[in-house]
Amino acid sequence: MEQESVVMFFESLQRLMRMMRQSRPWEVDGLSITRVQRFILSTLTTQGPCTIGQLAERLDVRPSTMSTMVDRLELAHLVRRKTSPDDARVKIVELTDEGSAIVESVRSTIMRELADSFTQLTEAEQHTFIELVRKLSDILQKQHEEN
Amino acid sequence: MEQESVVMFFESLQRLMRMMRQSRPWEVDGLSITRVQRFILSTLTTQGPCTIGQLAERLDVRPSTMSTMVDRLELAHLVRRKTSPDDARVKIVELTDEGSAIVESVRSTIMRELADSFTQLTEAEQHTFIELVRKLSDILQKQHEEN
DNA sequence: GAATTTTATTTCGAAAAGCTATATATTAGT
DNA sequence: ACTAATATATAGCTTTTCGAAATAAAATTC
Repeated sequence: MEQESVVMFFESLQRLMRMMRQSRPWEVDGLSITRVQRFILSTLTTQGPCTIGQLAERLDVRPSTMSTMVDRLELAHLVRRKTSPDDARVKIVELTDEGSAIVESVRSTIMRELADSFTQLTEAEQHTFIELVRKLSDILQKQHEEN
Repeated sequence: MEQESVVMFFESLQRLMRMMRQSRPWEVDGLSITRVQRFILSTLTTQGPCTIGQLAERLDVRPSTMSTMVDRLELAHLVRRKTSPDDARVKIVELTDEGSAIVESVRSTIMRELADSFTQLTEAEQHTFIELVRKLSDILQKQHEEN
Protein backbone atom coordinates (compact mmCIF):
# COMPACT_ATOMS: atom_id res chain seq x y z
CA MET A 1 0.00 0.00 0.00
CA GLU A 2 1.12 3.54 -0.51
CA GLN A 3 2.70 5.68 2.12
CA GLU A 4 0.21 8.42 1.26
CA SER A 5 -2.72 6.45 2.64
CA VAL A 6 -1.13 6.11 6.06
CA VAL A 7 -0.31 9.80 6.15
CA MET A 8 -3.81 10.64 5.01
CA PHE A 9 -5.28 8.38 7.65
CA PHE A 10 -3.09 9.81 10.35
CA GLU A 11 -3.94 13.40 9.47
CA SER A 12 -7.65 12.60 9.25
CA LEU A 13 -7.64 10.90 12.60
CA GLN A 14 -5.71 13.78 14.17
CA ARG A 15 -8.37 16.12 12.91
CA LEU A 16 -11.14 13.98 14.34
CA MET A 17 -9.34 13.85 17.65
CA ARG A 18 -9.12 17.58 17.63
CA MET A 19 -12.82 17.84 16.92
CA MET A 20 -13.70 15.53 19.75
CA ARG A 21 -11.28 16.96 22.17
CA GLN A 22 -12.76 18.96 24.99
CA SER A 23 -9.77 20.64 26.45
CA ARG A 24 -11.62 23.26 28.41
CA PRO A 25 -12.20 22.48 32.05
CA TRP A 26 -15.75 21.65 32.95
CA GLU A 27 -17.20 24.38 35.03
CA VAL A 28 -19.76 22.85 37.34
CA ASP A 29 -20.95 24.71 40.41
CA GLY A 30 -17.83 26.79 40.52
CA LEU A 31 -15.72 23.62 40.37
CA SER A 32 -13.13 23.32 37.62
CA ILE A 33 -12.65 19.83 36.20
CA THR A 34 -9.71 19.41 33.85
CA ARG A 35 -9.68 17.20 30.82
CA VAL A 36 -7.62 14.51 32.51
CA GLN A 37 -9.82 14.52 35.57
CA ARG A 38 -12.77 14.23 33.27
CA PHE A 39 -11.26 11.16 31.71
CA ILE A 40 -10.75 9.57 35.09
CA LEU A 41 -14.27 10.35 36.24
CA SER A 42 -15.70 9.01 33.01
CA THR A 43 -13.69 5.83 33.32
CA LEU A 44 -14.97 5.26 36.85
CA THR A 45 -18.49 5.78 35.57
CA THR A 46 -18.29 3.27 32.75
CA GLN A 47 -15.92 0.75 34.29
CA GLY A 48 -16.96 1.05 37.91
CA PRO A 49 -14.40 1.26 40.72
CA CYS A 50 -10.79 0.81 39.52
CA THR A 51 -7.36 0.39 41.02
CA ILE A 52 -4.75 3.09 40.67
CA GLY A 53 -2.85 0.76 38.38
CA GLN A 54 -5.87 0.19 36.15
CA LEU A 55 -6.54 3.89 35.81
CA ALA A 56 -2.86 4.53 35.08
CA GLU A 57 -2.89 1.88 32.39
CA ARG A 58 -6.01 3.30 30.77
CA LEU A 59 -4.59 6.78 30.63
CA ASP A 60 -1.15 5.47 29.72
CA VAL A 61 0.64 7.25 32.55
CA ARG A 62 2.75 6.06 35.46
CA PRO A 63 1.00 4.81 38.58
CA SER A 64 2.78 7.49 40.58
CA THR A 65 1.26 10.08 38.27
CA MET A 66 -2.19 8.60 38.71
CA SER A 67 -1.78 8.60 42.48
CA THR A 68 -1.20 12.33 42.40
CA MET A 69 -4.16 12.92 40.15
CA VAL A 70 -6.43 10.86 42.34
CA ASP A 71 -5.17 12.93 45.29
CA ARG A 72 -6.59 16.03 43.71
CA LEU A 73 -9.90 14.41 42.88
CA GLU A 74 -10.13 13.07 46.40
CA LEU A 75 -9.41 16.52 47.75
CA ALA A 76 -12.37 17.77 45.73
CA HIS A 77 -14.55 14.98 47.18
CA LEU A 78 -15.27 13.57 43.73
CA VAL A 79 -13.64 10.20 44.39
CA ARG A 80 -12.59 8.22 47.39
CA ARG A 81 -9.93 5.57 47.92
CA LYS A 82 -10.49 2.42 49.86
CA THR A 83 -8.28 -0.57 50.44
CA SER A 84 -9.18 -3.71 48.53
CA PRO A 85 -10.49 -6.56 50.72
CA ASP A 86 -8.50 -9.05 48.60
CA ASP A 87 -5.12 -7.37 48.61
CA ALA A 88 -4.02 -4.80 51.13
CA ARG A 89 -1.63 -3.17 48.68
CA VAL A 90 -4.41 -2.29 46.30
CA LYS A 91 -6.43 0.89 46.52
CA ILE A 92 -9.84 0.95 44.90
CA VAL A 93 -10.89 4.30 43.55
CA GLU A 94 -14.60 4.94 43.31
CA LEU A 95 -16.84 7.89 42.60
CA THR A 96 -18.49 9.69 45.45
CA ASP A 97 -22.14 10.67 45.10
CA GLU A 98 -20.88 14.15 44.38
CA GLY A 99 -18.56 12.85 41.67
CA SER A 100 -21.32 10.78 40.09
CA ALA A 101 -23.68 13.76 40.04
CA ILE A 102 -21.10 15.90 38.33
CA VAL A 103 -20.36 13.33 35.65
CA GLU A 104 -24.05 12.78 35.02
CA SER A 105 -24.76 16.45 34.67
CA VAL A 106 -22.09 16.85 32.05
CA ARG A 107 -21.78 13.50 30.36
CA SER A 108 -25.17 13.62 28.75
CA THR A 109 -24.18 16.83 27.02
CA ILE A 110 -21.13 15.25 25.44
CA MET A 111 -22.97 12.13 24.45
CA ARG A 112 -25.77 14.13 22.94
CA GLU A 113 -23.32 16.08 20.83
CA LEU A 114 -21.56 12.96 19.64
CA ALA A 115 -24.87 11.17 19.08
CA ASP A 116 -26.14 14.05 16.98
CA SER A 117 -23.14 13.64 14.71
CA PHE A 118 -22.87 9.87 14.79
CA THR A 119 -26.51 9.43 13.86
CA GLN A 120 -25.91 11.32 10.66
CA LEU A 121 -24.02 8.29 9.48
CA THR A 122 -26.07 5.35 8.20
CA GLU A 123 -26.50 2.37 10.47
CA ALA A 124 -24.17 0.36 8.23
CA GLU A 125 -21.57 3.07 8.49
CA GLN A 126 -21.93 3.17 12.22
CA HIS A 127 -21.37 -0.55 12.58
CA THR A 128 -18.47 -0.52 10.16
CA PHE A 129 -16.86 2.39 11.94
CA ILE A 130 -17.04 0.74 15.32
CA GLU A 131 -15.72 -2.46 13.87
CA LEU A 132 -12.75 -0.81 12.20
CA VAL A 133 -11.83 1.23 15.26
CA ARG A 134 -11.87 -1.88 17.37
CA LYS A 135 -9.90 -3.87 14.87
CA LEU A 136 -7.15 -1.29 14.55
CA SER A 137 -7.01 -0.87 18.32
CA ASP A 138 -6.54 -4.59 18.77
CA ILE A 139 -3.78 -4.61 16.19
CA LEU A 140 -2.02 -1.67 17.80
CA GLN A 141 -2.35 -3.19 21.26
CA LYS A 142 -0.87 -6.42 20.06
CA GLN A 143 1.98 -4.53 18.50
CA HIS A 144 2.64 -2.58 21.68
CA GLU A 145 2.74 -5.78 23.67
CA GLU A 146 5.40 -7.13 21.34
CA ASN A 147 7.57 -4.06 21.85
CA MET B 1 -30.48 4.29 16.92
CA GLU B 2 -29.64 3.04 20.34
CA GLN B 3 -27.70 4.94 22.93
CA GLU B 4 -25.50 1.90 23.36
CA SER B 5 -23.93 2.33 19.94
CA VAL B 6 -22.78 5.84 20.67
CA VAL B 7 -21.32 4.77 23.97
CA MET B 8 -19.66 1.82 22.31
CA PHE B 9 -18.26 4.03 19.60
CA PHE B 10 -17.03 6.62 22.07
CA GLU B 11 -15.26 4.03 24.19
CA SER B 12 -13.72 2.36 21.17
CA LEU B 13 -12.45 5.61 19.79
CA GLN B 14 -11.03 6.68 23.15
CA ARG B 15 -9.15 3.42 23.28
CA LEU B 16 -7.76 3.93 19.79
CA MET B 17 -6.66 7.43 20.66
CA ARG B 18 -4.85 6.13 23.67
CA MET B 19 -3.17 3.42 21.61
CA MET B 20 -1.89 5.99 19.19
CA ARG B 21 -0.65 8.25 21.88
CA GLN B 22 3.08 8.45 22.25
CA SER B 23 3.53 9.97 25.62
CA ARG B 24 7.15 9.04 26.11
CA PRO B 25 9.75 11.59 25.12
CA TRP B 26 11.89 10.82 22.12
CA GLU B 27 15.48 10.39 22.93
CA VAL B 28 17.55 11.56 20.00
CA ASP B 29 21.24 12.27 20.39
CA GLY B 30 20.84 12.91 24.08
CA LEU B 31 18.03 15.34 23.32
CA SER B 32 14.64 14.75 24.91
CA ILE B 33 11.68 15.63 22.71
CA THR B 34 8.34 15.58 24.50
CA ARG B 35 5.11 14.49 22.94
CA VAL B 36 3.85 17.99 22.46
CA GLN B 37 7.12 19.17 20.96
CA ARG B 38 6.92 16.20 18.65
CA PHE B 39 3.51 17.28 17.51
CA ILE B 40 4.73 20.78 16.79
CA LEU B 41 7.76 19.57 14.86
CA SER B 42 5.60 17.17 12.87
CA THR B 43 3.12 19.91 12.05
CA LEU B 44 5.89 22.18 10.80
CA THR B 45 7.12 19.33 8.64
CA THR B 46 3.80 18.57 7.00
CA GLN B 47 2.33 22.07 6.91
CA GLY B 48 5.51 24.08 6.44
CA PRO B 49 6.18 27.27 8.42
CA CYS B 50 3.25 28.31 10.64
CA THR B 51 2.27 31.21 12.81
CA ILE B 52 2.04 30.85 16.54
CA GLY B 53 -1.69 31.20 16.21
CA GLN B 54 -1.93 28.43 13.64
CA LEU B 55 0.10 26.05 15.74
CA ALA B 56 -1.97 26.90 18.81
CA GLU B 57 -5.16 26.21 16.89
CA ARG B 58 -3.90 22.85 15.65
CA LEU B 59 -2.97 21.73 19.09
CA ASP B 60 -6.04 23.40 20.57
CA VAL B 61 -4.12 25.39 23.14
CA ARG B 62 -3.86 29.09 23.87
CA PRO B 63 -1.44 31.21 21.88
CA SER B 64 0.32 32.08 25.10
CA THR B 65 0.90 28.39 25.69
CA MET B 66 2.24 27.89 22.21
CA SER B 67 4.58 30.85 22.57
CA THR B 68 6.17 29.25 25.60
CA MET B 69 6.52 25.91 23.87
CA VAL B 70 8.11 27.48 20.84
CA ASP B 71 10.51 29.21 23.23
CA ARG B 72 11.85 25.86 24.35
CA LEU B 73 12.11 24.49 20.85
CA GLU B 74 13.96 27.63 19.80
CA LEU B 75 16.28 27.26 22.73
CA ALA B 76 17.06 23.75 21.51
CA HIS B 77 17.73 25.15 18.02
CA LEU B 78 15.03 22.98 16.49
CA VAL B 79 12.91 25.91 15.27
CA ARG B 80 13.38 29.57 14.69
CA ARG B 81 10.99 32.52 14.71
CA LYS B 82 10.93 35.24 12.19
CA THR B 83 8.63 38.20 11.67
CA SER B 84 6.17 37.94 8.80
CA PRO B 85 6.92 40.35 5.94
CA ASP B 86 3.16 40.95 5.56
CA ASP B 87 2.24 41.69 9.14
CA ALA B 88 4.72 42.79 11.77
CA ARG B 89 2.62 41.29 14.56
CA VAL B 90 2.89 37.81 13.14
CA LYS B 91 5.74 35.46 13.92
CA ILE B 92 6.47 32.65 11.53
CA VAL B 93 7.85 29.49 13.09
CA GLU B 94 9.95 27.26 10.90
CA LEU B 95 12.15 24.22 11.35
CA THR B 96 15.89 24.62 11.49
CA ASP B 97 18.04 22.14 9.60
CA GLU B 98 18.69 20.50 12.91
CA GLY B 99 14.97 20.29 13.61
CA SER B 100 14.27 18.82 10.20
CA ALA B 101 16.95 16.18 10.64
CA ILE B 102 15.53 15.14 13.98
CA VAL B 103 12.00 14.83 12.67
CA GLU B 104 13.15 12.81 9.70
CA SER B 105 15.14 10.43 11.83
CA VAL B 106 12.15 9.75 14.04
CA ARG B 107 9.07 10.34 11.96
CA SER B 108 9.65 7.33 9.80
CA THR B 109 9.55 5.20 12.94
CA ILE B 110 6.10 6.40 13.89
CA MET B 111 4.73 6.09 10.42
CA ARG B 112 6.20 2.64 10.11
CA GLU B 113 4.49 1.56 13.28
CA LEU B 114 1.16 2.96 12.18
CA ALA B 115 1.66 1.58 8.68
CA ASP B 116 2.42 -1.86 10.09
CA SER B 117 -0.92 -1.83 11.84
CA PHE B 118 -2.93 -0.02 9.18
CA THR B 119 -1.75 -2.39 6.48
CA GLN B 120 -3.21 -5.30 8.40
CA LEU B 121 -6.58 -3.97 7.33
CA THR B 122 -7.72 -4.74 3.80
CA GLU B 123 -7.48 -2.00 1.21
CA ALA B 124 -11.25 -1.67 1.22
CA GLU B 125 -11.21 -1.31 4.98
CA GLN B 126 -8.51 1.31 4.75
CA HIS B 127 -10.46 3.41 2.29
CA THR B 128 -13.67 3.03 4.24
CA PHE B 129 -11.93 3.97 7.46
CA ILE B 130 -10.45 7.13 6.04
CA GLU B 131 -13.77 8.02 4.50
CA LEU B 132 -15.71 7.57 7.72
CA VAL B 133 -13.20 9.50 9.80
CA ARG B 134 -13.38 12.38 7.37
CA LYS B 135 -17.14 12.28 7.22
CA LEU B 136 -17.58 12.36 10.96
CA SER B 137 -15.00 15.12 11.28
CA ASP B 138 -16.89 17.21 8.74
CA ILE B 139 -20.14 16.63 10.60
CA LEU B 140 -18.59 17.56 13.93
CA GLN B 141 -16.94 20.64 12.45
CA LYS B 142 -20.22 21.78 10.98
CA GLN B 143 -21.88 21.25 14.32
CA HIS B 144 -19.22 23.24 16.13
CA GLU B 145 -19.62 26.10 13.70
CA GLU B 146 -23.32 26.20 14.46
CA ASN B 147 -22.70 26.42 18.18
C1' DG C 1 -5.44 62.00 9.67
C1' DA C 2 -6.54 60.94 14.44
C1' DA C 3 -8.76 58.08 17.64
C1' DT C 4 -10.44 53.78 18.73
C1' DT C 5 -10.93 48.91 18.26
C1' DT C 6 -9.19 44.54 17.01
C1' DT C 7 -5.57 41.27 16.44
C1' DA C 8 -1.00 38.49 17.23
C1' DT C 9 2.21 37.52 20.36
C1' DT C 10 4.61 37.73 24.71
C1' DT C 11 5.28 37.70 29.76
C1' DC C 12 3.98 36.36 34.28
C1' DG C 13 2.04 33.67 38.03
C1' DA C 14 -0.41 29.69 39.43
C1' DA C 15 -1.99 25.02 38.95
C1' DA C 16 -2.04 20.56 36.76
C1' DA C 17 0.23 16.93 34.42
C1' DG C 18 3.87 13.81 34.03
C1' DC C 19 8.40 11.70 34.77
C1' DT C 20 12.13 9.33 37.62
C1' DA C 21 13.97 7.76 41.88
C1' DT C 22 12.99 6.04 46.13
C1' DA C 23 10.37 4.18 49.96
C1' DT C 24 6.92 1.29 52.30
C1' DA C 25 3.92 -2.42 52.83
C1' DT C 26 1.91 -6.53 51.07
C1' DT C 27 1.83 -10.70 48.45
C1' DA C 28 3.95 -14.50 45.88
C1' DG C 29 7.51 -17.78 45.15
C1' DT C 30 11.29 -20.71 46.68
C1' DA D 1 11.78 -18.11 56.73
C1' DC D 2 13.76 -15.55 53.26
C1' DT D 3 13.78 -13.35 48.85
C1' DA D 4 11.60 -11.38 44.90
C1' DA D 5 7.79 -9.14 42.88
C1' DT D 6 3.98 -6.00 43.17
C1' DA D 7 0.88 -1.74 44.27
C1' DT D 8 0.95 2.57 45.75
C1' DA D 9 2.80 6.82 47.72
C1' DT D 10 6.17 10.66 48.19
C1' DA D 11 9.48 13.99 46.67
C1' DG D 12 11.78 16.73 43.36
C1' DC D 13 11.90 18.37 38.90
C1' DT D 14 10.31 19.72 34.12
C1' DT D 15 6.72 20.62 30.94
C1' DT D 16 2.21 21.96 29.87
C1' DT D 17 -1.66 24.85 30.28
C1' DC D 18 -4.58 28.50 31.65
C1' DG D 19 -6.00 33.40 32.52
C1' DA D 20 -4.64 38.11 33.11
C1' DA D 21 -2.17 41.74 31.50
C1' DA D 22 0.94 44.09 28.40
C1' DT D 23 2.89 45.62 23.92
C1' DA D 24 2.83 46.55 19.18
C1' DA D 25 0.78 46.44 14.72
C1' DA D 26 -3.19 46.48 11.72
C1' DA D 27 -7.99 47.53 10.85
C1' DT D 28 -11.94 50.31 11.50
C1' DT D 29 -14.45 54.42 12.47
C1' DC D 30 -15.21 59.25 12.41
